[in-house]
Parts: sequence; C-alpha cells; structure tokens
Amino acid sequence: MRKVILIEIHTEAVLRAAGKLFEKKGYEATSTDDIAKRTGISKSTMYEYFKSKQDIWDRLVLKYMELLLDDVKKAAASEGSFEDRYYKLCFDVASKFEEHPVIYKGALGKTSVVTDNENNKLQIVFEEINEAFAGLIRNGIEEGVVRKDIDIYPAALLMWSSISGIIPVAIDKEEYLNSRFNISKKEYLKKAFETLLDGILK
Amino acid sequence: MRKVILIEIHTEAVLRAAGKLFEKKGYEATSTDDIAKRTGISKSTMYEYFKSKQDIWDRLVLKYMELLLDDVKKAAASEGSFEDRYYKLCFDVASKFEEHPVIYKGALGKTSVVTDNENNKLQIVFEEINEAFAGLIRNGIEEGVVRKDIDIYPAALLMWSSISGIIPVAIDKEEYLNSRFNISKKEYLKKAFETLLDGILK
Amino acid sequence: MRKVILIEIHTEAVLRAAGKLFEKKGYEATSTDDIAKRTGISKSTMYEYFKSKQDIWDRLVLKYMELLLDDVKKAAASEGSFEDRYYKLCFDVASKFEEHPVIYKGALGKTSVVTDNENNKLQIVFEEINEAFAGLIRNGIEEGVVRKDIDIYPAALLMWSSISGIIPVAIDKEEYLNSRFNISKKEYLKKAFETLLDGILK
Amino acid sequence: MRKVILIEIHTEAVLRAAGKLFEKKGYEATSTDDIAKRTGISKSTMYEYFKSKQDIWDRLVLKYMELLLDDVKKAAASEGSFEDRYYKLCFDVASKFEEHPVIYKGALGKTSVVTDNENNKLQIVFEEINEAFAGLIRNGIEEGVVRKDIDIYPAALLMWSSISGIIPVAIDKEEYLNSRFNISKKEYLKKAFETLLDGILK
DNA sequence: CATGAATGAGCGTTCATTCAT
DNA sequence: GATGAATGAACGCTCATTCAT
Repeated sequence: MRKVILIEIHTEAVLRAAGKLFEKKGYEATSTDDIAKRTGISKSTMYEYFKSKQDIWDRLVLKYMELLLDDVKKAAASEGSFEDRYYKLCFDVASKFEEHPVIYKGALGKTSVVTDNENNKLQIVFEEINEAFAGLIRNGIEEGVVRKDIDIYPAALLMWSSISGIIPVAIDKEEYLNSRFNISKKEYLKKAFETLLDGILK
Repeated sequence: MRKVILIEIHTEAVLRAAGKLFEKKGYEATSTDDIAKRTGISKSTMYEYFKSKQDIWDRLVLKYMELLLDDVKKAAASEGSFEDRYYKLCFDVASKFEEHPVIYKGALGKTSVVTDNENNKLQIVFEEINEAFAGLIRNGIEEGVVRKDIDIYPAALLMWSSISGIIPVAIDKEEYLNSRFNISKKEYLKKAFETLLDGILK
Repeated sequence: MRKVILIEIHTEAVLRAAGKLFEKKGYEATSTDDIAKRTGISKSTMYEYFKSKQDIWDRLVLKYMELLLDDVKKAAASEGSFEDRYYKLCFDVASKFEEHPVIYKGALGKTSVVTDNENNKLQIVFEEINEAFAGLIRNGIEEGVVRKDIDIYPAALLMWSSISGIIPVAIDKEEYLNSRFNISKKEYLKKAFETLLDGILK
Repeated sequence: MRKVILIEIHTEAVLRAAGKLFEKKGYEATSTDDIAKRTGISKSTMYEYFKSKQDIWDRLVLKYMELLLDDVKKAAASEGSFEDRYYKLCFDVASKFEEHPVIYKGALGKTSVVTDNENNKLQIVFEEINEAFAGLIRNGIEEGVVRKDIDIYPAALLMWSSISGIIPVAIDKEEYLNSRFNISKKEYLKKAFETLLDGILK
C-alpha cells in the first residue's frame, strides 16, 4: 500500500475512535490507551501519527469544524429565500452541536488557545465560517430584506457566536424548557433564531 | 479562634486561591496540592473544609454565579431608561466574564448537571438570573418599547445565552476583530448587544 | 465526678464504640475519627485515655479475652458430667467467636506479638484460659473418663487451639458444609468437638 | 524478549518480593511502592502485570495454597503405613505454615470470601486439600485402623482446621511451651497430632 | 514501519497523631 | 481535663510518553 494512503487510513481511524471516546467521556477521562485500543493499533504506532494526545484533540476539532464549515457553506448557498437559508444554516449548526456537543463546545470554548500550526488552520476555518455567515448577510442586503446600515462582518460574528451560545443552552436546558415553559427544544430554537434574525432585518 | 470565623477565613482563602489557579490552568491541570500551597495551608486542612476538589470547584462556581446574580439584579433595577438598564446589564455580565472566563464558561457549560445540593443552589441562581432578565424585558413591555407578542421567559433565556456566547468570542477574538475589522472589543460588544436588542424592540 | 470513675466511663465508652466498628469494618478500615465520633467525645480526649489506635485494639482484645476467660471458667466449673462441662465450654467459646469473629480471630492470630505491658496481660489471660482447660481435663482424669497418661497442659493447649481453628472454619464454611455435606454448622461443631474429645478419652 | 516469558518473570519476581514483605509487615503495612522497589521494577510496570494490590495478595495466596496442595497430595499418597502418611502430612503442613505464617493464616482466615475468579480457584484448591485429607482417612478405614462410623468429609475438614489452629499456636507459643512445660515445639506438635488422630482411630 | 514494554511524575484523598488554648 | 484545629506522610493507582528492537 502506498505510504500516503496508510497514513490517511490510520489517521482517520484514530480520529474516529477518539471522536467517539472524547464525546462519551470527555477529553481528560479518555486515555491514549483507550483510543489506541479502540482504533485497533498499538499506542506507539498511534504516536507515529500524532505527536500527543492534545494533537489528536486538535486535529479532531479541526476535522469537525471543517465538516461544520462544509454544512454552513452549503446552507448559505442553498436554494430558497434568504430566511430559508438562514434557518437552514442555524439548524444545521444546531444539529452538528447536538451530535457532538463535547467537541463543538470545546472547539468554540477554546478558540483563544491558538498557539501552533494546527490551530492556525482552525483559526482559518473559523474565519471561513464567519465568511459564509457574512455572505449570507450580504445576500440578505442585496435582496433587500436586511438593513443596509449593518456592518457585515461583525454582524456575522455576532450571529455565529450567539448561535453557539444559544444551542448548548437549548440542549442542556431542554428538560427545564419543557417542564417550566412548556416549550420544546425545537420551538425554542426556532424562536431564538427568529428573534436573532429580527435584529438585523429591515 | 472561633470555629465559625475560621471556616469563613479558610473557605474564602481556598476559594480565592482556587479561583486564580482554575482561571490560569483550568480545572484538570490544577492540582489540590497547588491550591493548598497557594492558600498557605496544608492539603489535609483544606480537606477539612472542602470534601473534594470537585467541591471546591462547585462552591467557587456558585460564589461567582451569585456575584453575577447580584450584578444582574442591580443592573435590572437601576435608574434610567429601559435601554440604559439593558446595556448596563450586558456590560456587567461581560465584565464578569472577562475577569473570570474559565469559571463562567464552566458554569454555563455545566448548568444541566444538577445532581447534588450545591448544584441545586446553582440551578436556582441560574433561574434567578433568568428571572432578572425576564423582569427587565417585562419592564420594557410595560414601558412600551418591547414588542408585546414576545414570550418573556424564553426571550430572557435567549438573551442570556446569546450574551454568554457573544462575550467569550469577543474576548477571545479581540485581536482578530482589531486587526481585521478595525473594531475594538467594546465597540463590537456594543453593536452585538444592540442588534440583539433590536430583535425584541418594537 | 471522681476522676477514676470518669476514666472508667470514657474508657468503657471508647471500647464499646471501637468494638462495634472493628467488628463491622475491621481494624484498618476503622478510623480513629469513627471511633471518637461514635463514642461522642473528641478525638483529642480519646487520645488522653488511649495512647494510640493500636492501644485501643489491644485493650479491646484484652477485654474480650477476659470475658471469654470468665465464660470458660464458669463452664469448667459448672454442674453436670465431665462431658457436659466440656461441650458447654466448647459451645461457649464458639458463641463468643460467632458474636465477635474479627476480634477473636485477631486475638488468637496475633498472640505472638507480645511486646508491651498490655499484651503481657493478654498473655496471662491466655494462660488462665489454658489453666481452665487444664482444670477440666484434670477433673476428667479424676472422674476416670480421661486417659491417665495424658500430659495435661499440652493437652489443654491442644484442645484450646484446635477449637480456635475449628470454630472460624465452621463459621466461614457454614454454607459450604450445608450445600456439600448437608450438615448444619451446629452438627458439624458437635461432631468436631466429639472427635476431639475422643482423642483424650479412655 | 518474548511476552510470555516476561509475564512469567515479572509475575514471579513480584510475588517473591510481595511474599517476603507481606510476611514481614503484613498486608496493610506493605505498600505497593515497597513491593515494586524490592522487585526492582517500577510501580507502573508492576501494575501492568497485577491489577491491584489485592490482586497481588490473591495470586500469592493461591500460589502458596497450591504449593501446600502439592505437598498434601504427595504426603497422602506416600509410602508407609496410614499413620506414617498422616504424620508426614501434618508436619508438611506445619513446615509450610512455619515458613509463611502470615500468608497461610490469611489464606485460611478468608477462604469464605469467594467473590472473583481468582478466589474461586482458591476455593477449589481448598476443597482439593480437603479431598486429600478425606482420601487419607478413607485409606485408614480401608486399612481397618480408622473407625468405620466416621463421616469422612467433615472429619477431613475437622483435621485440617484443627491442624491450622494448632500449628500457629505451636509456633507463636514455642517459647512458652519450652519455658513452662519443658516441651519442644516439635514434641508438642507430635503429641497434638497424635491426640487428634486418636479421636478417629478404632 | 510497528510495537511491546517500561516508567517518571503525579494525582486526589486519608488518617493517626499532636498541640496550643 | 478537654478539645478544635492542623498536618506530615503516605497510599493505591493512572497515564502520556518514550525507546530499543
């Protein structure tokens, strides 16, 4: 087998295993032993491909953020009205979060710790996501539904960061929302995204 | 020395030390050794006052959330127009976050894990903060500046969770905002809070 | 209150508490904290009366061995035939063991560690128990039921140590005896004591 | 080096070291640090081969009981008269006890705690030892020297448990026997085993 | 290239004991 | 005489990482 392919295979396998484990037990409680065992390779081999546990985490986060970026780009470029695309984007992000809360919370909670190359890539993905949001808002302006006086990039960052604040709370507080306000998570999210949108509409 | 006083002194001292350390290195990377040493007492003495490392964290988070609650209540009840109070509240929260990002992020990321008594208290504080937000929105409606058709509590939770998403990003991305969009953190936050507010105004 | 009485009261209270706890959790797993708390006095006060945890154990063991001695003496001096007295003695020892297995196992398992004064007392109690056994055997010889050629003291020690080997096994293996050999603990003990007796009878 | 060999080497080495230490200081007072240091490997390596301190103890006890079983089987199947074989068996057990009193006392004091696989093995060894005793008694009956009306298995258990009560006392009280009754440990044991035997003889 | 084997450093927690008041 | 308060010294155990083969 070609070297490059082998690298890809092992890397993928480790990330898949690590993803499952980090999600289930969190970063600290997951041991490198766990990951190697689940991957089906030896720990030493794993260290050939990843230079540390942190490296596994970083590359995993990067991978998931790239997946998120894909989704976000697609949603922003999808068919339908501005609002359709906006909601699609929001719910796509929510769905990603819900599937991998640990990783996405970690990714967004630690964006400041940008020290090495890998994290620079993360920074770039982060900016590209912001770019996609910005593009959507720009379209909204062009279509005449969004206020012209809006600063596109800060507004994009605002949307994006609000959404990333709203979603985990919606997930964590689902039961509380149900029992106290008789409102489902989905309804709550819809309302939240709507209110957020109202802030930038004409 | 009287027992009651000592409890207060030591508890305070440990929480102060732990606050600094958790803030600097995070929960996992902070050892109980570190905390005791910085407090200036022996580890065993510390364990007389706190039953575990988790207990230290829980009580610390509770304390900071209570401080936040105080601020939020005061801001919501302060002089001035609805908008004045809204911005005061937002910036007060931002300022708290900025001082203790690790703790507040942790507090908000785990609010759902309500198992023991201490955490029930945390849950209550959380709800009281939401209540304060709700009170503010209710005032806004009474004053005729906020839309009547708004669901107060979900809206409060939305504001509160959006804000808690916006602030860390604003803090983490300060440099990025500066260099790319030539906008200060404060300006960004102002804009963000403003846009958020627009969503619920008439 | 007179000093002597106070000492007695506290000492008794501590031993009572320690007895319960050692029996329930064993020596190592019982903390001095546990004992003091259960006694209702402060740990420091406890240390006024006992110089160490080991001291508590030693004096407790001594106390129980003295109780055993009492029983043994009474049984040896009781009414009835030689055999009646022998079985009474055996079953009295068994009953004490059953009530306080941890302490009696400990007492008999550690008889060699005779270093300090307290344990010398234990040594004396031990010898007195042997003396009681010896007295019983002597009676048996006088009554013409026990072989004359027997060496009284070694025989006494033998009985006594055999019994202390038989009883814990009977207790620990009760279930095994039941399920495998369909024999109750009591029947087994009876047979065992009988066989043992046969060894010294005419 | 091949894995299988290493497992054997390390396991053996740890058990040897642990045997010495448990014998000298007892289970609780022996630390895992002690054992690893004496073995000459790191504590972490030790934990590769043993899952806990208790595991070390359990496997050690099992090993020694298996050695005892070997001896007992051999003695029961050895040349000579019934009595020769009986005494050989008794003195073999005594010799094993004398070499490793702590372990054998522990083994016999805890045989009832049958929870995991390792301890099931121990239970089986225990029963096999009993079986060997039973075989010996059966031979005695066949040879016409032992009473026919005896219940073989309970009698075996009786012998075995009496012996395990007699031996430690003989060892612990050696000096006492010497100085008080002018009898050597060996003589005492001989007498004790003899008396015990008399109980089941015709 | 892959890995079996090893480990140093550290962790949270416990507890018998002491001592100033 | 009684105790509240403090602690030093361990303890069993884990784990990310390394390195010879």
